[in-house]
Amino acid sequence: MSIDPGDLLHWFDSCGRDLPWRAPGVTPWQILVSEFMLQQTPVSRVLPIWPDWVARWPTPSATAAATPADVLRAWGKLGYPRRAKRLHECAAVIARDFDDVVPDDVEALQQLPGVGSYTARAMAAFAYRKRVPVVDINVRRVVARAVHGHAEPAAPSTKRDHADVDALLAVIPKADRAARFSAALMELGAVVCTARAPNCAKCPLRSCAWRDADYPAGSAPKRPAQRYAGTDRQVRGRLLDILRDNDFPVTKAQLDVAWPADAVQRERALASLLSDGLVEQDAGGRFALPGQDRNDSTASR
DNA sequence: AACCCGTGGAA
DNA sequence: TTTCCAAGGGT
Repeated sequence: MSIDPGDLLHWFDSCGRDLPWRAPGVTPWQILVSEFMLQQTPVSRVLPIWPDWVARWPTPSATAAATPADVLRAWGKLGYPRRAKRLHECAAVIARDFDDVVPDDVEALQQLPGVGSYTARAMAAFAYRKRVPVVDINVRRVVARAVHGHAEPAAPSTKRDHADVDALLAVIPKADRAARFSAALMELGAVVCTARAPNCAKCPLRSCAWRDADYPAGSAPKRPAQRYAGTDRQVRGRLLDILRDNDFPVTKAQLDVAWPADAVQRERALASLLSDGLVEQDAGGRFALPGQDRNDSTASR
C-alpha cells in the first residue's frame, strides 16, 4: 500500500495551515528556530513566541550575541529550557563555523547542538527543498496506518522508518515537490490522522491500509506514562521560574521557597540546572541565569 | 534500550 | 481528577 502524492499535495495546497514559519521570505535560520521550539511542543504554544523571537534575533550571529539569560527569558515557559540553551549554542556554532549561514547538508546539520535526525532532515527539506525523509511522530503514525494498516507505529527504527518514507518520495519526479510532500505528510498527521481521534472523513487519501482493514485497534501495551507532578522536572521548572523573574542574582533562601517540602530533591534539581548550564552561581554564592548582570545598584551593601 | 528533560490544553 | 499528547534530543 502506498500514498498517492497527488492526493496529499492537492489537499496540502488547499487545507494546509498558514503557519508563519512557512511564509515566503522566512530564512533557514528562522525556520530552524521554529523547529527547535516545536520539539515536543504544540504549534499553538509556539505561535505567540516565534514572531517576536525572530524579529529580535533574525540571524545566528544576532542570537549568539545575546546572553543565555536573555534567551532563557525569551523562551519563557515554552518548556524544556535545555532546548533554548542548545539553540543559543547552535547559533554560535553557525556564526563561527558556517559564516552565519545554516548548512544545507543533513550530516553537517546533525552535528549542530540540539539538532538530531528529525530536525536535520526537516531543515534539508523545508528550508532547502531537498528530497530527504523527514520522520517525526506524525509521519510515523500516518505511515503506520496508510501503508502498514496498523493503528499505531511500531517502536522507532531509523532505518526502517527512513526506508518507508524513501519509498514514498521515490515516485515523485522533482526534489522540491518531494520536499513539499514531506511537509504535507506531517501536516496530515497533525490535523487529520491524529493520535486520539483521527478525522477519516476529512482524509484526502484514496488508499489507506488501515481503512481497508476496517481500522483495527492498536494492541500496544504501553509502559505507564511519565508523571510530572512531584518530579525533578517540576522542581527545576519552579527554580527557573524564580530566576527568570529576577533581573539580579538571588540568594539560596529565595530559591528554597520554590520547593520547601523536600530539600534533598530541591538540591538535586538545582545541581542539575547548574550542571546543564541553565543556572550559574556568583562569587557571593548567589544564583542567576547565565550571563546576566550581577550588580544590583538598588541593593544595600 | 530506557530514561530524563517542561508545560499546558483536551478528553 | 487523571491521563494523554504535542514538528525530539542527549545520554
